[in-house]
Amino acid sequence: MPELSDVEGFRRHFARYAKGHRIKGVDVPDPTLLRNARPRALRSAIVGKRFGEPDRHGKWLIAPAGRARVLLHFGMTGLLVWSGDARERHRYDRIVFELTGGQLRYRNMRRLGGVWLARSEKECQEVVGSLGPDALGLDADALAECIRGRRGGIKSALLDQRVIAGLGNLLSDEILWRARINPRKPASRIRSPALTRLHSEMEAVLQEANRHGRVPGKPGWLTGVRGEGDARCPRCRARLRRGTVAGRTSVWCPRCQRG
DNA sequence: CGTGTTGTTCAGTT
DNA sequence: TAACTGAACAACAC
Repeated sequence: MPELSDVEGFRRHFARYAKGHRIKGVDVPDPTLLRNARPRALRSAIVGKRFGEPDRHGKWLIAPAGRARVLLHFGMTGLLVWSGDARERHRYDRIVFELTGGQLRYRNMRRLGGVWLARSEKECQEVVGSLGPDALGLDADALAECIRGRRGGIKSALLDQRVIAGLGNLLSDEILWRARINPRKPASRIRSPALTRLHSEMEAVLQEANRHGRVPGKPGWLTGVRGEGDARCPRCRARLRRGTVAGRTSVWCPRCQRG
């Protein structure tokens, strides 16, 4: 599930429920998901501190606690759940932050992703420093700069977190479909008119998805039909195509996305 | 019992 | 070197 808009939803959830609360303890039912520290080290770094205003970069959620930061990545199946009381733990609750007023639970079925501890800005950069600029708010010139000199297709550039941070498989397909750009089109051959469309549709898709706090599957969107067997283009009704692009299952319209 | 899956990383290749 | 591809990771649903 988690792409930029999903993580933005988690960020708002965090800001609403966990921010400002004191950390009383951390329960770590699955220590392997705590990727760069032992539970004891995490506790000694953050217990007694209050969570501050959370930040997001790409698909990473960054939660300050005192001078340390907790970095969360959600893989394919992660999510953040607030529980006002200490009710029974869910099977996939991997790391549970016990706060004044409730529990914040990092839940993740497939155990891709995880939680990292950064005790300083430097340690934070060691984890998220290789990311490109966040896709949200990227201006047209910056986008052009990001994809300049790429040798492969545009979709592979959009998915590469070192190029642009935050877009996943669904958002990338959605943006390319709306901009009428074929996912296999070489990134280096995208110029003025298509580049302008790419930028404005990226902005529009991200704004709308962020309002929902997730990637919406709604009418008029590719996401609304991409799960169907013989889906048709919501715009022109042509039969959608499905294939592997940049190593991922991609859906596009052979009529709308010729160029 | 295969196949597919919203993400990242690593080894190997171009 | 830069950047691409495919396998691996993991745990399910269908």
